[in-house]
Amino acid sequence: MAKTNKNIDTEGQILDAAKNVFQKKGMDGARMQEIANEAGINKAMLHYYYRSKQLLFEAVFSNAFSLLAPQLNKILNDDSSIEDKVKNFTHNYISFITKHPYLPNFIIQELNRNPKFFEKIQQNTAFPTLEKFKNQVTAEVEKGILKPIDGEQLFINIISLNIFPFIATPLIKGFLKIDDKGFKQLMEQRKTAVSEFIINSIKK
Amino acid sequence: MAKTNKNIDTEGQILDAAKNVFQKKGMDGARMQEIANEAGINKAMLHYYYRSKQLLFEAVFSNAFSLLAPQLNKILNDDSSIEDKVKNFTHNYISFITKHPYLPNFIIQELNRNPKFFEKIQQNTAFPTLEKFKNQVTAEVEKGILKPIDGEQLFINIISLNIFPFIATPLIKGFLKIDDKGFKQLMEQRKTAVSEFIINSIKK
DNA sequence: TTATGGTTTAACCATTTGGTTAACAAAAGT
DNA sequence: ACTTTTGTTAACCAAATGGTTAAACCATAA
Repeated sequence: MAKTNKNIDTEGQILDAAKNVFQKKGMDGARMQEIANEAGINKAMLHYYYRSKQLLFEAVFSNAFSLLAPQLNKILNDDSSIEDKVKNFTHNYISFITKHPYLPNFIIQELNRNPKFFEKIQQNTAFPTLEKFKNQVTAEVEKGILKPIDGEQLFINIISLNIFPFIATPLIKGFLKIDDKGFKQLMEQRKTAVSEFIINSIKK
Repeated sequence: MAKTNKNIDTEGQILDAAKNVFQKKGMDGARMQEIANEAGINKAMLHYYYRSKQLLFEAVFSNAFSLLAPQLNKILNDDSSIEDKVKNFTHNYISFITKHPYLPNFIIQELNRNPKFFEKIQQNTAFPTLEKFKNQVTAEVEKGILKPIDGEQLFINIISLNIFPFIATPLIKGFLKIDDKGFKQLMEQRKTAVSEFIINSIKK
């Protein structure tokens, strides 16, 4: 950062515009010209600041990923009980994604396109691990707080229930015959419906 | 079909090749030349049989969708109890997708790219509706078989738990630090783990 | 004031890409 | 046999696209 000349924050404007375009259209569907238009600047600036489409994309991607990672940390590395974690995570995550609706699909899509991205990310960002969560589930099962369940499966279940509707939004809208407003209401309900559903299943 | 000339089934070969390429790379990432190579024929043939990339893509898409729709019918329009439906669907769906791993991501991704596709599909394919399932849930709740739960939310939960891991495969592999083999094992476990998880939550 | 160096732009370039064409080959029809 | 129709190919084309360049711009330090 700390640019010297007339520019105030062109680099940031570019990143913002790139975020919008890449998240909507993906790496392959995005056009450098469209990003430039969205940022209101000359296309050459994109290359001046980010060298190539690939590098600009990676900047956007790790930026997006580092937004999402802390969300997962709340369920993986927090000291409350599993029940509280589930309640908090579900509530927080759905609120969070409602503000960033393109994020989960963007990340998952581009991770599918190039699974090696994951390794790149693991090195750069502080990356949450599953160990603590698994141990905690085992412990709470042994204590008789939870019914017997595998920690890994429970983790997958929790993120499936929370993330999937935001990835499959058009599918859900289609099946349920609802519009944007109806979808938002449904997700609002899910803040409690999902955590109840999970707790019902695992609590003894 | 029933082509008259020397060709045996070029049209089918093209569709197969297109399926592979489109499902791996998406509409934007796919190249007509790559499809032609995969099919082992001249690129002009793609246009001879399907006119344009868009039309070829739509052929692949509705083909894929009509594979997936009957799977959903098993949970939406079947006469068994909700409990049996959940058990059967979970088991069948995971088996089915293990054989077609790219399918769910392909459909969801392209539906996100162009939500209007959904309307097109609804006209062409026999399209499962949610009404029966919702009524059945309401009925079983009233009878005291199930704990109170909204039918729409339950439906979303069921498909989330079943579909999500196959869409977010690289993410899950990364978090759980497992390879292909480990992932398959985990999905095999899910055939029972998921239905138990759901039944535990909803059965009175 | 003027030299300096980062910033910005319009024009340009090479390559890729979806799509077309014209000629040719193989059947099918007569 | 030969004509017509259908299938197949190589060569070609125009548009789009990521990227480059050289000149202009402009804030600031000397």
